[in-house]
Amino acid sequence: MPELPEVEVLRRDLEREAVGKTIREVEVKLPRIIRRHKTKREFVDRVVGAKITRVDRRGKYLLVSLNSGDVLVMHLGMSGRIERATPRKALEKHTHAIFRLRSGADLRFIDMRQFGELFVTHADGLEGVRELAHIALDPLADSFTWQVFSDIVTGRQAKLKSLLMEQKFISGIGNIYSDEILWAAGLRYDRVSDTLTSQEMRRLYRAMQEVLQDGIRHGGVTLDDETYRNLHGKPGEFQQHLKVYGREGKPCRRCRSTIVRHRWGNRSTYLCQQCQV
DNA sequence: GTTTAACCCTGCACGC
DNA sequence: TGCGTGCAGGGTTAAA
Repeated sequence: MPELPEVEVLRRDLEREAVGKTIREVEVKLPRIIRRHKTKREFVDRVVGAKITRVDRRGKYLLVSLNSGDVLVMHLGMSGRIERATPRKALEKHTHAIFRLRSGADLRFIDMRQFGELFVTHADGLEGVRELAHIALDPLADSFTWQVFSDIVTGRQAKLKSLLMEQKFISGIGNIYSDEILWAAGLRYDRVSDTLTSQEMRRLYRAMQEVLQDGIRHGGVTLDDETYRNLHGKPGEFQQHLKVYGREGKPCRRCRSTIVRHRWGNRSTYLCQQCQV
């Protein structure tokens, strides 16, 4: 499931491959994927003929700016990905939208579970989009300082995992990375935020930055049952470096005790009960 | 204010 | 073999 690092890897790929290119034609094969628009035409007409000027990321959203003043917003949901392909290449199953570039290449939006979506909005209206407006600072942004982090953590009485995953607090962290960050910080998912010592808070802040950067460096996580790939179809490698996520029954890489899985909310949470306190 | 559960969806694992 | 069921999860929303 694409979280900040996976989306960031894709953003960098798109920046290299798509900026400066003009969209010649768009084919929407599954209208559900543009469910925010009333008709296919409304979506297609705003995109066709536009040149891609830049690619940004806000949380898990990709923002593809067009020279028309519009922004093509992409969210990958749980199983979405974007692939660059030659038009001759056969369409993969679950290909829901195809952007044909004037340069000859295709950008294909593929999403098995259909939780992802695409929509176009004017750049000025971006803040009016509910899902984007509430997204907090990016944890890797320079402005996301230790002080900002500490203020939010101490100002709340929430369990750490839900804080980390709350997009209006920190953007871009999902189930996998929150478990990895908490393990790296040596903290349990159900610790209440305002009980942290300043030393623990520093560890959490540092762990968050390091784990996310590591994830990007290794091209993100591609699990066996998942479909995440970079723009060129290459899987990530960070799954080989995961310390707790998906490692139920295996020894903790720090203290050798057994990693356990807890059911928390609707999600699986993995932790080492020995070294996370 | 915070937590929980349901919802959207498909593929897969499992039990009968 | 084939069917039904449960699970996985991001983000939103409603209810507790």
